[in-house]
Amino acid sequence: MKISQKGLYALQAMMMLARHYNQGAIRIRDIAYEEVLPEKFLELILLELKNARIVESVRGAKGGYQLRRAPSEIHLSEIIRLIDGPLAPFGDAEQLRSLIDRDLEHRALYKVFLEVRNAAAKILEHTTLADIVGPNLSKSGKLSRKKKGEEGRVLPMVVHGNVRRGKDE
Amino acid sequence: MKISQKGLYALQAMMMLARHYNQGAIRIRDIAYEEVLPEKFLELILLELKNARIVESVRGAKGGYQLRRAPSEIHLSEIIRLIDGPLAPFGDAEQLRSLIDRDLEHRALYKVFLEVRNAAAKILEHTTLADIVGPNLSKSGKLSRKKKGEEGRVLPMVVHGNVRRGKDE
DNA sequence: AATAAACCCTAGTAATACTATCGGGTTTTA
DNA sequence: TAAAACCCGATAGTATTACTAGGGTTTATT
Repeated sequence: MKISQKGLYALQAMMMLARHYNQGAIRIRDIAYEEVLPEKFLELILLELKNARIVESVRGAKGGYQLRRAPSEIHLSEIIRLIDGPLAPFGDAEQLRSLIDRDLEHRALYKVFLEVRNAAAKILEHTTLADIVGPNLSKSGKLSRKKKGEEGRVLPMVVHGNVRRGKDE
Repeated sequence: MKISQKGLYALQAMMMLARHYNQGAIRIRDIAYEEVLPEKFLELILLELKNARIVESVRGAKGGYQLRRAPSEIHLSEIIRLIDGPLAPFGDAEQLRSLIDRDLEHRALYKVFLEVRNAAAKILEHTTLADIVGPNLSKSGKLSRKKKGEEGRVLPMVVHGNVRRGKDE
């Protein structure tokens, strides 16, 4: 499995929505600004997450997006599979199992692939949004919508460009 | 990490070379025929493996390719990193560690990515070619080079086409 | 020494995927 | 009814993937 830029954006957006769970809908623009993601691209991603019924939208003025389920009920695997496909390093689990059965010459190789996918699945199917965002600080007053020129942004210099191919893995 | 078709070809070719370890060089054409891989593309791959000093070539008539080390000394991780890059699902280990240090907002997410990469590395760095090919049947007589019209080929109908996006993982 | 078998190596290319952007449409709130 | 927001199809530039072509170099054999 390979997580694309789009996949990372989706996960970041979902983390933000998780942080604001039960605090009403958040506008695409605010998510994009806070998480430093391209707004129109994010729109596309949220639409996809909506069609998958992971988030829901509120239309019209004062609208925005919010999670459909509690953060503890949304696994990272779900988001990644939706955006970037199977967790297996090659094909998908079903295909690998089939190859293990049918391709005698290479079955040991495909078994290794399946092991790798199982290891990834074990982690990603057991980790939820609640596990990776700080405790939801709902209830504590004025935390819902940031004013226009608020502070925020401490470390936006993430990679962003194509940084592929480090020397290590 | 995502294993491309090219990566799979590389692994298949290496498995064949491992099966024939210590039996002299094998021609590109024979590997391509036996493993059912596009010959010219395979040539490119073997060249890359040669430049990485994993295999070596014998030039001229009667030439071919062979492993530079025993199959038990060649880890799958080495081949995969060469052809398809880092094992991490996003970026590489070093980059992830850096992000975990610097991007406070998303560090927990990057930690999960690093966990996934570590799980994959654990498997692929401990599995060698020797582990995935049957015992080398060297010594037993006439096994070196198959004659032109020999049998072979039992189950070549591997996927080959773009089969991306199974419903599972 | 000539010939043919092999590897060596640089390009090029078609198809696809990735990473967005644009622009207008629809729905809802105030 | 006007502005705010999401809805959604189309488009575009770039990168990657998966190959193919073709000539150059080396070596074994005759």
